[in-house]
Amino acid sequence: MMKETLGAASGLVRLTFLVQNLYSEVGRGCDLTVAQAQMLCTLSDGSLGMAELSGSLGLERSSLTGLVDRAEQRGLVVRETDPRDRRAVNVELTPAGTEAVHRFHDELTRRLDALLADFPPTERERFTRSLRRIVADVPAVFAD
Amino acid sequence: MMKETLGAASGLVRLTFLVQNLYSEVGRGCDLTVAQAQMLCTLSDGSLGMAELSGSLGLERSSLTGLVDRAEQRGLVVRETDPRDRRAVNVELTPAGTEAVHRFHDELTRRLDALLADFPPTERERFTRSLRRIVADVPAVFAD
DNA sequence: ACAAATTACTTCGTGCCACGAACAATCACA
DNA sequence: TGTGATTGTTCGTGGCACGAAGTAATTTGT
Repeated sequence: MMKETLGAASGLVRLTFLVQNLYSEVGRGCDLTVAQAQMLCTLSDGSLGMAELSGSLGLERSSLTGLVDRAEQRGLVVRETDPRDRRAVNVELTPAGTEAVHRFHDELTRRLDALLADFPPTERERFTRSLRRIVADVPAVFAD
Repeated sequence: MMKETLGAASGLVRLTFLVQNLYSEVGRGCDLTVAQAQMLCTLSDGSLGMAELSGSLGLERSSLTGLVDRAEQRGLVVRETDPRDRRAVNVELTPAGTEAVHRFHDELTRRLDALLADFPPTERERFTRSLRRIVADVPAVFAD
């Protein structure tokens, strides 16, 4: 009896597993956890308040507090209070954080592109276009 | 100035983010954590020893112990000692575990297939084929 | 046959991550 | 000037993952 062909759903799950592993492996190389890397990527477009940031990352605010605490202790980000609204806090990359996120981004991009390296240009282009279509309305967690 | 087109790497990251969220959302609906769901899916092909299981999931053995402990306490799996090798432990789904993983699998498949629902058949087929090609040598974490 | 190496799994300590409930400070506005 | 919403934090709980060290059973080498 022939082996069943892998369906779309299974393929998506395996791809996710694969990318997730890459993500955490590259993160480890930059001394970043997955959550930290995601946060830094989100911040690389510019500083954000805690509420915006938790929205982008899909986390509760209470979860974010500790994440920012640890990143701040490692010197990757700083909190700055907004003079306009003294409740609000802006989280911003430090130079070290910027450097880390660049290293992370470059290496990850390299490794991800390598996944498609064997594709003929037409197939790669088509695949990328389909990807874009699927994720059209997913918020950016990754600097583009 | 025109907005840059999303590259393949960014698309992969966003897709992963999206699928990961679906995964944990569906898991929550079945009262399963992501790690638990992954373990149960891996076991749905048949019982495995701790070593095999930690290999499939990409976890250290010491991490797996607790994962199995918690799943066992929830009645999802059982440990059975192998009479041939009294060091070895086989982890096996209980009926409740089997039921949970089926519900999870069905719902997740439904939600993932929905991502491609708008694709014309040709594009969907091509996309799936490309997926298969990328993940060809990734171990199954998901029953097929 | 028996000591040494190996294998299978667990325990322990550490740290990170995420949630929800409860709270303090500030702002908006009526 | 209050009242209600918003911003962010604290606290308690639980889960996840790692590595080092430990226990028990099997295998290997002589």
